[in-house]
Amino acid sequence: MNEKHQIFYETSLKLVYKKGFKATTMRDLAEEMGCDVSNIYNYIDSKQSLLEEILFNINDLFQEGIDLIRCSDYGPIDQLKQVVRLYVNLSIERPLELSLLTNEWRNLKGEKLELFISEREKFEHKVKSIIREGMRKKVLIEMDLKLATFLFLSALRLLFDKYALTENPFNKIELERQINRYIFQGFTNNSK
Amino acid sequence: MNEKHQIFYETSLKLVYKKGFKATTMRDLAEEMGCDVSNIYNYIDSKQSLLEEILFNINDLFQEGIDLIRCSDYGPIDQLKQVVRLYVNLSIERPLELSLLTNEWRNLKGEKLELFISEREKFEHKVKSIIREGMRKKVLIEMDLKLATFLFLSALRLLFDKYALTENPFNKIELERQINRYIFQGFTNNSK
DNA sequence: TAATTACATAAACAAATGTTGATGTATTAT
DNA sequence: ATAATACATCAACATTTGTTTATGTAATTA
Repeated sequence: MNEKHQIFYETSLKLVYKKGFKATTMRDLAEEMGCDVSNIYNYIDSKQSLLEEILFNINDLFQEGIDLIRCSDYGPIDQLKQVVRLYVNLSIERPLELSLLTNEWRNLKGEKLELFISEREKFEHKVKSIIREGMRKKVLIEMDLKLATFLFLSALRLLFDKYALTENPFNKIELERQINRYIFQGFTNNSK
Repeated sequence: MNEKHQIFYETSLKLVYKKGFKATTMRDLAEEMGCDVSNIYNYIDSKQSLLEEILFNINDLFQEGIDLIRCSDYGPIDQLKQVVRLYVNLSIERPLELSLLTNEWRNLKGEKLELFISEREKFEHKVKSIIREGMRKKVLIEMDLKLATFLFLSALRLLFDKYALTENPFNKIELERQINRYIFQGFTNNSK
């Protein structure tokens, strides 16, 4: 991969995060790069391909992550905790890509859009199968599987927004601990 | 408010939800309305004002809801359960507006954007104050207040997406019950 | 009856948009 | 030395965009 391509990738990441994909023009990107508009087309094929590259890159990281977790020997709860860790790690390491993953995928077009949706469903299905196993083994409460998966992922999906892109008061370990505490024990204080 | 204005409001709601605000052109809206482009300007001032109207409308409903809850006599946990109910109700009654509230606010401009952000912070601050009170009274577990507020709201924010805009298997009561179970007790099965 | 209001159409515009073509230079690989 | 590669510039393009102006009709209100 070219050097300039990489620089462009990171620059456009920041700008698209800040302004949104649709609102980011090629001329905006050119200005940010300090080059001519047409110059950009030496690095990428089109504006669409830029979005595709970003989105499928970060998607790959999630897919690899979840696959590794699923073929491990951990039980369902520990596997879910690994998923939490996956999100925490990526939220801290790749907050911008993560933001675009949740906010800008709808700007994909045609078969790329279809592909993305199927990838996302694939991921959610994998998480769902862990939760299903947890319910089967009675280590998780019985509830609607779809809702459970949704609630679990909801707690993680916007993490980047609140805790990687703003000043956060705690380290990764403590963040992870408190999220796990919430997901598995809930808010209620049962100690007294 | 004019009759046509109302029709236009609902039509554009659907289209903006489907395509996104930036991607929805005035010509798209005109076609959907079965009228000329310029005709639209008999109903609204500008494309921006359309977005502003939608967003601040639904925002008002949330603000009124949370204010009502906060001046009630309920304890912190019951107040939070009322907030859950508020989200469930609005997710079912106004799923489109809710979707735009979370997905399209960044397309606001200038002082309207600033106003919106301050309104959202106001709302989150109100929720946070309920949670703070819950922690003070020891009915909620002690954890980072900001994170707790974030986790609580995350469970609710995208409800419309999964449970109002898709076929859902249960009624409002059961949906609410399961969400509350998760938020306050967590996923872990402690019964055995 | 007169005036205001709601709604419609057609034509046009100025700005912004993604993209291309022609051309050139400097560096690297063969 | 030659060819390929990476990178740059300038001008231009065809569309698409939100919006306006001018004009007209039908219904409601004063």
